[in-house]
Amino acid sequence: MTTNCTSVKWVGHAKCRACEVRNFVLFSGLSDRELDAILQPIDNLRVAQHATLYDQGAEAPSLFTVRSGLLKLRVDLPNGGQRIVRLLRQGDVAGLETLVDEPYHHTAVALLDTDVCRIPREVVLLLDKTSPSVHRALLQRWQHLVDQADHFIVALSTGSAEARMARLLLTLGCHGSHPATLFPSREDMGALLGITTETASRVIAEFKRRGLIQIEKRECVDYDHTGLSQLAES
Amino acid sequence: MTTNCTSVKWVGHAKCRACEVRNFVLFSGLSDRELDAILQPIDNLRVAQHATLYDQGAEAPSLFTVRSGLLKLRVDLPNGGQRIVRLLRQGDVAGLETLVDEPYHHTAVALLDTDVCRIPREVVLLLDKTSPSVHRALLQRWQHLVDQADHFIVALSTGSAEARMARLLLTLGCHGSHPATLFPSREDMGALLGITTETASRVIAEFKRRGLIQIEKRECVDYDHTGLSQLAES
DNA sequence: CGTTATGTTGACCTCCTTCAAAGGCTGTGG
DNA sequence: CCACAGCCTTTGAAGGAGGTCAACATAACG
Repeated sequence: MTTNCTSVKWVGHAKCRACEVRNFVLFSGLSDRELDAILQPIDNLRVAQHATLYDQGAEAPSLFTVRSGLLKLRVDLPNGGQRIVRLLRQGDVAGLETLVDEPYHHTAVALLDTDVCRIPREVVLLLDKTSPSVHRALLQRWQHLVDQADHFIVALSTGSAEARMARLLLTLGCHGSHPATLFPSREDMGALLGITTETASRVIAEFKRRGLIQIEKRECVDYDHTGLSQLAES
Repeated sequence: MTTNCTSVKWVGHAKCRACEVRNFVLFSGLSDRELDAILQPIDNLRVAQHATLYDQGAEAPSLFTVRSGLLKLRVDLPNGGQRIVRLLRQGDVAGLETLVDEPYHHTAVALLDTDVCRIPREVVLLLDKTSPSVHRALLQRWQHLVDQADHFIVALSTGSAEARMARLLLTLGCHGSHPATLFPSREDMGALLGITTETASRVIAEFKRRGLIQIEKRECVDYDHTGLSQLAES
């Protein structure tokens, strides 16, 4: 279990001022002076691919903002299976439940090497009180989580396996060129769509044959957006 | 379309002080004086069974708290079908997206005669700023919506039709005695679980035969919680 | 270069959908 | 009060989509 590919490494105290995703994350509206006051307790972590950031049910002292990479939020089912309920990308927030004093509701695992900022509950609660812009940002993140959850219900859990997969691929993006869009494992695709690994594999294989997607070295190279969109509406 | 069974009737200005669900709704922490100041713009509406409270995509000037009854939040699919993404009961909030300046994300329809309070966006935003207790309540409602959405993914969109239906019935409650628990139409059950009306009907019929549920006059009378829980974990 | 995870494919069978028809409950008007 | 229309529910039969189990292929990895 403790291989070096499942580690969460400390990178340093966050330098929010220099953070390239400042405009995406919670503190985009703060002045430099305000920022300095809160930098101290905020840590910058790197979560290696496949590493677990936190576990469902564990006490939740902090929330996390995603600076780069990709996280999945997973729920374990009573029958041994698992279901992925959210994908978090740059600018998304994980562990907001800490603000209402609840333990983590999911297990967060990195699908790619991922950089996150860990922000203690107290810091966010304080800023939420004192800074209107942080407060606004917080409400927006929360609403965005609801929207993403809705998308999982409407787009990724409704219709045939083909339609769901098409919608998943469109959701993941893979806009033509080289941005490292993740192509999840068949197992994860299954957990995302509520289908089995085998079915996920079959659907992907069929998409390849029909030329709807192109894959090289296990990574997606390009989609046929038109064709996929058509399938998505079945 | 404009029959008298699909109407939203104005009942009066809300008397939050006397409201029997005060402790459930947003303003439970306010003093009487604070309450008086905001009572004016808050209206008390009755939504008749099957009536629409608001439509997806419409401008969202207000949010709503459910005082009694049951609302469904529906999303219309491109292929003509529809999916229910949430059920709102006493104490739940609908239309929170108004606070981040977005149009309504769903169509809200009453499954039972339902009483709601309509609260203008500005009132909530103001109170959110001035009253810590309202602010806390707001965050909690928002988190609760996320939790409910997750439940729809994990419990109502995962596994066999039987398992999903068992989980739906357990979610609906029907705790033994007479509290008017709704027993949704087969069509709504289908839209809730992502299955067809016919399958919903068949599953319910089979549950009746096995004695897992008892129905009289189209309403649920009792569940076999043990048996259903067992099915729910398949 | 063997070992192990991950992806692919086949055969079979179950579950769900689809299409169709019949039965029941409700309301309306004669 | 009864007849009839309309809607929802139930049930049937047939076909298809997806699950299951197993074998095999193909990378990834020490």
